[in-house]
Amino acid sequence: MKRKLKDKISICEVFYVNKEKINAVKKVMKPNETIISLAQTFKVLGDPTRTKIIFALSKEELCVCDIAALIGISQSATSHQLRVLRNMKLVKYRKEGKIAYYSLDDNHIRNLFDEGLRHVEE
Amino acid sequence: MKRKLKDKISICEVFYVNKEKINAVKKVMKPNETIISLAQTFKVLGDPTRTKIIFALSKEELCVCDIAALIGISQSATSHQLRVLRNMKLVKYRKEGKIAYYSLDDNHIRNLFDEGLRHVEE
DNA sequence: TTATTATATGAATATATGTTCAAATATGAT
DNA sequence: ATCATATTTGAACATATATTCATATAATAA
Repeated sequence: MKRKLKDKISICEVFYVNKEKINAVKKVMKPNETIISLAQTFKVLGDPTRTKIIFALSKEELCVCDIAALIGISQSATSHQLRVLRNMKLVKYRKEGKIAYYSLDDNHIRNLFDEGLRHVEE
Repeated sequence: MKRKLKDKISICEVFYVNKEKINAVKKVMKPNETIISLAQTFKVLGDPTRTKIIFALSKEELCVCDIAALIGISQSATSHQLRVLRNMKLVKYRKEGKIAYYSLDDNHIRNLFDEGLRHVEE
């Protein structure tokens, strides 16, 4: 063993934990709330139905029924998912009579989405 | 009613579906497999534990036990999540004796991650 | 060989989540 | 007022998923 024992500590009952590396990363680790928010944002984009909705809204402002017809799910399911997206501030809507027109609330989302597409489409 | 009835059709038993808009979006809609892959990628990033792992690995190559110690979860849970990330080709590893050193497999992920952070941190 | 260590894996459990169904609002037309 | 339509909402159900625990590999040391 070449390394000094000081560099290794025992947590989780396993040796060979490199303390320096861990501290280096800990120093730049984002605060927990940031991580939670980030994970939530990704999670919301991580359902095919919502992914389709976001994609559609990135092209056109659409009403609930248009979205439902477009992606082929019930109007109720659409509304439920739109609420999730609304709560995360990813979409907004304006009302015109009975009809609610939804659109993207944030341009970051478009970028995030495009970056994701680039990853998937290579 | 000013618009011609032709533009409105009845799907899901609701009127006021705008056929033109739907067709316009349908034309540019990504194929289902693309949507599924995209959603899967986002979903994998959408769990706080995995988010932390990805963040850590974006800074340092780390072994399983380092990761576990760093984010404060069990080695088993870490290993399970690393498998998820491995399956999605988001991380790779090299073995040095008993130790498995993990790192990011793909730079797109770093960009995706940074774009997400920008959205969250404003 | 046996012992130790780092990681992986399978089963079980508890929790989260997406859809459906039914019913409730909300708005406009008759 | 009543009727029709667009959307929302709550409850129920079924499925997915993250963690834990116990055990199994894999690699090295003694």
